[in-house]
Amino acid sequence: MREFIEIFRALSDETRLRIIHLLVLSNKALCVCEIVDALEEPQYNISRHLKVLRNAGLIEEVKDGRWVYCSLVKRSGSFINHILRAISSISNEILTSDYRELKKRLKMRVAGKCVTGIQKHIYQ
Amino acid sequence: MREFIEIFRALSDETRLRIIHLLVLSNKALCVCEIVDALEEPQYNISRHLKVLRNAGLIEEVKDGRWVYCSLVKRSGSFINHILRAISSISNEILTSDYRELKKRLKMRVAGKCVTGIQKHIYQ
DNA sequence: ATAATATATGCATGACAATGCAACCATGTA
DNA sequence: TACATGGTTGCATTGTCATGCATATATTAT
Repeated sequence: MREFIEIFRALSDETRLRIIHLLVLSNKALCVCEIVDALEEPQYNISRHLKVLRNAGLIEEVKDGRWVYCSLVKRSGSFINHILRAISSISNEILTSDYRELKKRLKMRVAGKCVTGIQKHIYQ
Repeated sequence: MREFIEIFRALSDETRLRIIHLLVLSNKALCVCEIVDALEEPQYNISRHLKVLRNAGLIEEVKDGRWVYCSLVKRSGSFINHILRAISSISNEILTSDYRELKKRLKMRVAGKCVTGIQKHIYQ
């Protein structure tokens, strides 16, 4: 049962819910610095929250040079699928704004890849 | 967003997840003492966890004399519905056993109503 | 090799939450 | 009225978690 509790616990935090929501809506792997710029939270904070989400089995990370890309786990069971559907049904101002910021940031990609670090240097 | 976070937080506790699971599977209003007997947890603990679930907007309670019946909220939005579907998809030994105990306990009802308090007096 | 950059982490701190115990409130009954 | 019973709550304790700061690791560029 621990496995399910860990998932609920991971999602019971605003920053982590915002991260997962970005991953659900964008439906692609996101670079850590892109998440930092979208959420405008300190880099070390995002990094730690990503670790919690990974330990809960919600996301997986792939390293590409200096960059780390995060995405929702593939082949998740029906439990996680229902949870993700629940999250995508949320209508909320902050979440909408996050996604808007992300889309701006994604325009900086070159050949589908992130080529720069954090742009909002306050959060570096 | 607080509303959704509160729901995830409420469910990130084993006892509360067990309670909600009982309500989902039994699909009926349960008396506090029936939940205590099914879960074999101290009564004051169940009482407090029910309060958390109520504050999160997951359950509602109806008083009937000395007895208090808890049930899932009616007319919940699509977020909660997805969450409940996720919970009902969980396959777990403890949850299965809880439900088995509950069914035993429900046989003590008279005319569909709980007519006795806690039977497992260790948890009173 | 050295510097720059993307990301991760150790430590200290403050906030909060789960639990046990005891006492309490509320309702029904003798 | 007194008592029994179903349920709630205040208090103290203990543990966990999110955060900030500083620093560390890892990879690329000069």
